[in-house]
Amino acid sequence: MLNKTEKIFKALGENNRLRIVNMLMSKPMCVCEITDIIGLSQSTVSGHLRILKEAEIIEDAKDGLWVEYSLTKKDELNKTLFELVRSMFDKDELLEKERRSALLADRNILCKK
Amino acid sequence: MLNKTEKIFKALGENNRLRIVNMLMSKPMCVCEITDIIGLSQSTVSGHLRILKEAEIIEDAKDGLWVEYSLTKKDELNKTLFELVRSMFDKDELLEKERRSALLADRNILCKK
DNA sequence: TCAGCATATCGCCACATCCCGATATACTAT
DNA sequence: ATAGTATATCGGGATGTGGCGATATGCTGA
Repeated sequence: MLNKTEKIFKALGENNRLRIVNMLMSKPMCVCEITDIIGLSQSTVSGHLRILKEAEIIEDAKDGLWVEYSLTKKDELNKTLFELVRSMFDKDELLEKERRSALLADRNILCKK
Repeated sequence: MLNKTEKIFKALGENNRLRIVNMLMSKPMCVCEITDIIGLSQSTVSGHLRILKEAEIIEDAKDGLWVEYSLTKKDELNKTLFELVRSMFDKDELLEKERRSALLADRNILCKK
């Protein structure tokens, strides 16, 4: 479908959303963890997540008060897409750093406030 | 690179540009052929081609007065990308029809005016 | 050199997108 | 129920994007 395809590429055609996808390659994350690493407001991050979710690039699951987002890996298309994106991300310093930060992020520390 | 990746996805995140890429899957085409099939103004089509070219998704070559655009298939990344896009396009009626129209397009008839 | 054609660029308008802070919602634990 | 916390949504401002017609550019053939 044309519109579905457009939605997917549009969702990926934005730097901060690409950064989010990149982080989620490390592990599923909740909004507060992503917000902490990416340095945008919580509402902005929430908006980006909504767009990625509507493109079925990511999916969410409840974990108590937290909402945990992860890459949608159900269909083959997405797997291929993620491999492609991952190869495009290779060797980028910022993205590599943020993948590492994502791995270390701990919602129990970050989100208690 | 983040910005290169963003540029590619941004270029593909627009319906009319996806339609152009789809047509170019049939064969290389000049601007007048694309304009005829897509039904947008010549200046608009030219603008879309510029964006796709800057993302290195397509490349151009002179053919007399005509400028012929084709998919850039030099690197592996693009090949994978086109296979993916092609699979997303499968079974879409409009796109299928436009691929057929593209095959039939003849610049010697269309562009003589 | 000049006319004519294909394409590119420009200026403008309407609308979309991204950002934020403020506020609403939804859930949890007391 | 109530307070508190994580996330979602809303309103608004700045910037970006896609559309067009008009015009510029660049090539070709007479």
